[in-house]
Amino acid sequence: MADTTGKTMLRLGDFLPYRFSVLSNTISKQIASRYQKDFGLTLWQWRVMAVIGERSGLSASDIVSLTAMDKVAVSRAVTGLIEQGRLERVTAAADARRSYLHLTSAGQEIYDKIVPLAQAELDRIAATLSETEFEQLNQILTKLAEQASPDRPLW
Amino acid sequence: MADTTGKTMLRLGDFLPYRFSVLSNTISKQIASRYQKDFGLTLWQWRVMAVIGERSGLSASDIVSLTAMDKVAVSRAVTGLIEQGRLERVTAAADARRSYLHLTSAGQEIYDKIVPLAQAELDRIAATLSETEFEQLNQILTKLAEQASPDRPLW
DNA sequence: CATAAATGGTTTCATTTGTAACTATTTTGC
DNA sequence: GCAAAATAGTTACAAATGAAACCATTTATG
Repeated sequence: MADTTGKTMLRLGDFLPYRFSVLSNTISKQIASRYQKDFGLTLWQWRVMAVIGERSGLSASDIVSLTAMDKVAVSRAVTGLIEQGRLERVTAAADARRSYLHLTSAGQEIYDKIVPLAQAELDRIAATLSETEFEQLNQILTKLAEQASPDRPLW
Repeated sequence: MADTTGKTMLRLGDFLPYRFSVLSNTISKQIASRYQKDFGLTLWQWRVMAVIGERSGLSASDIVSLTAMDKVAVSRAVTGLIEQGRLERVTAAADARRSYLHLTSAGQEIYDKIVPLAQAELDRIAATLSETEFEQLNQILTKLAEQASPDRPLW
């Protein structure tokens, strides 16, 4: 408590939410520009692919509830991926509103290329930190995410 | 190492950069919507105010080099703040391109209101974590920010 | 000291994003 | 079994953002 003046003061550069945001955006932009450059994918398209690659046959609204994307973003990403021939859509027999999404073989190929890259990103982060720091970070993110979820409007 | 199949796989929901990004955006949006609602400020406008409130008389390009904002964002934020009567601009005597920015008294008033709010946000985050976790998080962010800076294109 | 390069900042335009309204279909409640 | 509400997903439009071009002024160079 160095401030004995009582003057209202704030060092933006030391302010955790600010630093958090800057760092996160820096990382996201770097990842995004790589996926764009190497595969012609936006970050949202990649996230959709990542979800479907992990579990084929989910619907767009499943993706919405599984990720932090909103339905418009998912819809647009899906449309783009289908145009690119990386995703296909099968209308559900039981419910004509819904459709099941699958990677095409072209999509699967790209997915198989990106997963190791993503893993390498993670390794690079892990390499910057000690092993315990890496674990701590994961734990801390979990704790914070519980508090900050958009459901709980208080924050 | 549970995956003995060798199959390429990735759990997006466990993937640290993804979690990081989601959390950061959640927090930023909540803060931004509050500043918008209570003060009519965008997040960038607030950041400009925060910098000038901390050190009056800096120029727009000083802000650019001090923060992660680009010059267009700063220019727009400054314009908005001046329109709102919260910031004033004094052309530098020595260099007509440059101008020095100061909070008006209206601006100072708002600044004095927001600083405690920002402090309270920080406290809420701190309260979610143990004291050591909070310190760990700050340390980890520092380490990561060194690696991830936009200058170092590798990441 | 005249011209080229650099700097501070703004404007323009294309792209992205968010919100709300909308269509189509299915489910619910009576 | 039918109207009202809910759900899946898309479309339309406004606002935010980013990149590049652009002024104005100052600094560097020959």
